[in-house]
Amino acid sequence: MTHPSGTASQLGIIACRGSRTALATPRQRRGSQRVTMGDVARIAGVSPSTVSLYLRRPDEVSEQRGQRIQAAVERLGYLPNTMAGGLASSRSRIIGVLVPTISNSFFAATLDTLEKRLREAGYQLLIGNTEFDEAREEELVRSMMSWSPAGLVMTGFRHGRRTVSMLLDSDIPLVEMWDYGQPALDMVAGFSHYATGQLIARHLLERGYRDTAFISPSFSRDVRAGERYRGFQEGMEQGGARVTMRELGGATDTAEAGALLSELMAERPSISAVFCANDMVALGVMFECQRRGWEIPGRLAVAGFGNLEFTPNTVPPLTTVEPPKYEIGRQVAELLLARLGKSDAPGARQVDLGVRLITREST
Amino acid sequence: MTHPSGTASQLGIIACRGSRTALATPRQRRGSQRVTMGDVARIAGVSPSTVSLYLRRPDEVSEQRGQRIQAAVERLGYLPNTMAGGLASSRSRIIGVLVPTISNSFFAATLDTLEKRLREAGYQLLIGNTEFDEAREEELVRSMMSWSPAGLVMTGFRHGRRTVSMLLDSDIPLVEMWDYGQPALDMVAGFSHYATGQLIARHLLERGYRDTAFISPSFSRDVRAGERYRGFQEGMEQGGARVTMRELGGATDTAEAGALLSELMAERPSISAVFCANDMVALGVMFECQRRGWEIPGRLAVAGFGNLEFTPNTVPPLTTVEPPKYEIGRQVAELLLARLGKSDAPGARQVDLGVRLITREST
DNA sequence: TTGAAAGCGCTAACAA
DNA sequence: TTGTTAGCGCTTTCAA
Repeated sequence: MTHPSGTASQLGIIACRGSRTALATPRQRRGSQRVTMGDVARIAGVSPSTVSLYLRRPDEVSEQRGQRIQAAVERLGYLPNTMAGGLASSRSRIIGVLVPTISNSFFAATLDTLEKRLREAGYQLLIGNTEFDEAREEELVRSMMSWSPAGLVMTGFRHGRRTVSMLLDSDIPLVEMWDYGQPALDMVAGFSHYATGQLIARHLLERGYRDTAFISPSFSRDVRAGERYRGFQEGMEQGGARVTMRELGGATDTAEAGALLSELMAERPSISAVFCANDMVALGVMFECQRRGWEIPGRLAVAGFGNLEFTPNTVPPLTTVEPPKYEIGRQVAELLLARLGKSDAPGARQVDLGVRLITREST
Repeated sequence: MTHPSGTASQLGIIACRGSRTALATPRQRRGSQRVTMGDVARIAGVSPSTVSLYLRRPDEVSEQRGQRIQAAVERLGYLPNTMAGGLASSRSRIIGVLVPTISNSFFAATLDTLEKRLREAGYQLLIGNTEFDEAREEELVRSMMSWSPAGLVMTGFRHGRRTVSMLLDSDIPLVEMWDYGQPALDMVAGFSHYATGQLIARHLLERGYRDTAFISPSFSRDVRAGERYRGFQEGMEQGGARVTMRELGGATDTAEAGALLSELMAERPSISAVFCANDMVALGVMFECQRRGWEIPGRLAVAGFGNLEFTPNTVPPLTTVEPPKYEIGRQVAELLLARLGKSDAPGARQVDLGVRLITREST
């Protein structure tokens, strides 16, 4: 579980309220039978199929009847039954989206713009957490497919064998996001984490750092951090430099990063730069430096990944890589809508959104 | 738009990749007609309704036929059509959830546990961003209701008039979350932001601070921050102390907070403590103090709200209030499931989850 | 442009 | 325990 309360090294805790009350229900059930299209038709004096047509393509219905239908809809507060419509037409306006965890700020940002763009186009998001678990992913794909979704969005390229075959068997448009450069099932919107690692390597080499470290959450939880490491490590090695790697154990990146840094520097004091797998880890490293009075970048240079909200304001401002977290959402929506709009759309489109290196004073 | 690129005061930017390739589609459409329950029945040599029964209540079907059905399901890769099922039974296993923005880390955390608990119980989440906009909220409620959801979850108590009447007209179980203490439509799981403000007021008064400030994102975007301010303000006033309030303009809390603090302290140097509407603002304030060489809490005490991942590790560790962000998700799920499970469940339940004051060295 | 009729794939009485 | 029979509320031919 990700609940942080256990980790807080609080000096004092005061509980405030915490009551449970069962009140009389303030909601009065204004008993309501569901209003159907037939009811609207009766009130408007037309046939149900005319109502259906009006609702879907208003301009194919005469203006006079259209107005009568509109009035009836409003008077009755008619809400179409989407499931009936979906069943009859055998398609739905649902897009299923799978992320490892919604609460990861990167994915949350992507979901934000994705939801926005797709809602504007009349689609709705069915969201599931895979929790980095292939079995859960398979189960989720299965239950999303049972909705006959208009499209599916998944994170990364790693899926179970059975999941892949379900995906291939259907012809539901699929976008794999947040990664790029490996064999994909259909469409892709993301960027190369390997190239990101290389980008930072090049930067640190240019600035003359030769003895470096990489601190990261566990690769088993964050596959993409592992890819960044690969890129970084190979890049540094090619430049004749050295990388010491350390994985964090727990869930809270910032807290543990400080401790790990101390350990690492005690073992190998010659390290002069650290690339952190994300900005939260970098923040923990910077706090540790502050506590020890180590100058950044004088004693130790620090670089991160994410360009989180606070990174331009750390002391000193943090060098980092900005991933296209919002653009990914937009691009996924674009790909999906293009495919859904016209069947003559080009086949699988794979979009590399790239990243930006933001050089600040910490390196 | 929330895209941060404009704000980054980067010294240098290097774009890395950014290509668009239209590859030949690697997915081969293994043309697939949808397998129906009738197909399964035929293969298993039973009637469709027996298959239906088996899928819903396996123990009411004889073991022999059960196995034949199971085998047929697996052989055909049968996936039930949820829309047909939902239409026939006139209920769905969908829960609609409305949050202001998914990318807010508090709501994202809640969504995380909410999704987890509800998925375990066989429900799926349809998620929508209201973007603090009543019209959008109404539109979303409308489209969620058209799915005949099993339940609805909304953030806070503020809804448009028409939204409220739609909600009251339906008898869909509803939970309003992340707030407590105001008139609710049905069930509630949250905590009092007013009480939270008072809690911090009491704490600062105890420590002897009398001239204080409150720095916050705009109340129009964050209604609940406004409630915390009310509680804080009234609490301090009753203790004979003073509060100067400042609202931030932009979207990035950390960045602007530093500038605002400088301004504020220039105007009124006697201020000795700041309560920040959230930990991100507090972080910005702490960075500013670090830059100016102001000691915390000697020159200025700082308190936050959120107990975000990094707050135990700031220098010095930050006093803050921990909201039950994960518990809210769990509790919302509990309320919904209790109501959905048995119709004899008690009426509207309103649960105050409370908060914890975590006293650290910054005050 | 409008309406009648036939399903979409399942669930839920009910009868066997 | 199993099968038969009607729908659920829409969309979609097809004819008028």
